[in-house]
Amino acid sequence: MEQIHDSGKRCLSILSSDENEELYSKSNSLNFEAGELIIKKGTPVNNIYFLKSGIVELSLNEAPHRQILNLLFDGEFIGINCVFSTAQYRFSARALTNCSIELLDKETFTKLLKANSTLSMAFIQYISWVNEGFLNWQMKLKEKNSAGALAFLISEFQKNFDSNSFEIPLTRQEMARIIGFSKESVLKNLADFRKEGLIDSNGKSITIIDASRLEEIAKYG
Amino acid sequence: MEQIHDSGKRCLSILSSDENEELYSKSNSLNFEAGELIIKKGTPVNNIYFLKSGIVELSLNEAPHRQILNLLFDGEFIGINCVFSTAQYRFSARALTNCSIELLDKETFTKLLKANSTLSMAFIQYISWVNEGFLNWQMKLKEKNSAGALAFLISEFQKNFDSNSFEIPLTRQEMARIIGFSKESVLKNLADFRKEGLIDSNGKSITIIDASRLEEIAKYG
DNA sequence: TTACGCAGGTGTAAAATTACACCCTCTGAT
DNA sequence: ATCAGAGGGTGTAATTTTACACCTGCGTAA
Repeated sequence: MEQIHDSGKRCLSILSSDENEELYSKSNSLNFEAGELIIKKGTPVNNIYFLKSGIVELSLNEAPHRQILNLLFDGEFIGINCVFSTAQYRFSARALTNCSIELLDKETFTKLLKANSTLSMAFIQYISWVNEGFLNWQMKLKEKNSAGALAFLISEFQKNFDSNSFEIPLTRQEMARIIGFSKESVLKNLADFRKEGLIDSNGKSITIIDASRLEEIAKYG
Repeated sequence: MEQIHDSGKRCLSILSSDENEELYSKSNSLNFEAGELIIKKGTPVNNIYFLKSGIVELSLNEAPHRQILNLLFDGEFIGINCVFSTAQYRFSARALTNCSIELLDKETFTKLLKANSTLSMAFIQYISWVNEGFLNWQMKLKEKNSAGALAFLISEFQKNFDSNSFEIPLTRQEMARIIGFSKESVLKNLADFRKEGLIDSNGKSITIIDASRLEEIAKYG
């Protein structure tokens, strides 16, 4: 009951082998290349997208001033709030890196949810957890200035890479749209971070040099 | 399946009379006065708060620079994301007006969720819908300037009052914390709205004079 | 090869927002 | 009756952020 979710994977791991077979017999594996559109806003919700690997961006509009809602990493369901609350997806999902996705059949998954109360409870826990996390992420971004928000974004990426050197698969413009500041603010803050020896960056590659000072800026200011 | 929720009330209306009796035999009715703390951050999650009447504010911290997450109106569950994903509430809830709350027993509600798949599906739909709505609200606020965000907030209140004259149970400071701008920005924009004949305001009372122009500002700028 | 577009990058001016200082009024406590 | 505190309100200065202008390098399509 009080179990903490680490991702949507746990929901699928609950299924018995029979249930698993039923679900997967009607599902498809899809691969998307970096930059490809996975879900277009307005698409009817007939399937459930499970992100097996890669990074996905959710945005309210496709172009040109799209506001980026959220980033999803592997093990998550994509746009799960829309699946059971609206007939159409209310945002677009785009692959930031190459992505491997399992396209589950919504009807079959719904049938399993109704039949298996362990699954439905795990699923309730999962969507509660994922939304709580999203809410926290948004609030943390909201209370920061541009430098703090950028440092926070970089720190969040570091957590998913487990190394001080990694590639952020976002343009400066996209980073700006995630943190809610202008492209120039992102560039100027990155330049400041470099000058102050907090990071080294070259295009999309980034190396964190002084993680503790970066964390400090991410916390506020 | 594709049914659109109007609030959390629908979940409770699904229960059979036996189930209803079981749930309510272990629940308590509570009344809070305007300003009272309903849930303190860190409180263990043993109950489910259902808001029968009134307006509630959720915030990350109590004092002094608390960031206000969201407003809840009657018919909603309070802090429902925390109930099934964490052991403690991760924010505080405060009554903005006098509130009437039904305090449901979490164990009993969980038992009913497991036993009644119609309820569990309705509940999944409900939390999806409420989170989707919250996400939309946040995104709309995020893309606006201070005037647009304030106009948007006022318009949202109007929807819940169904009249052009109503009371907003928030101080200017609280309005500022909801829309993410300073107290002075709120005051200056209110003064501008008055000067331009969009609204009339006196303390917490507000009368909307030119609803269409206010909506226009709320949409952007 | 050229030329175009895209992304990174930077300086400066303009605009928006915040911070500060201070005013008034009301209300509740001493 | 008076005093303190909270909330509404406004002007001005400081700060932050955006907008604009422009430069660079790189890849790629003609």
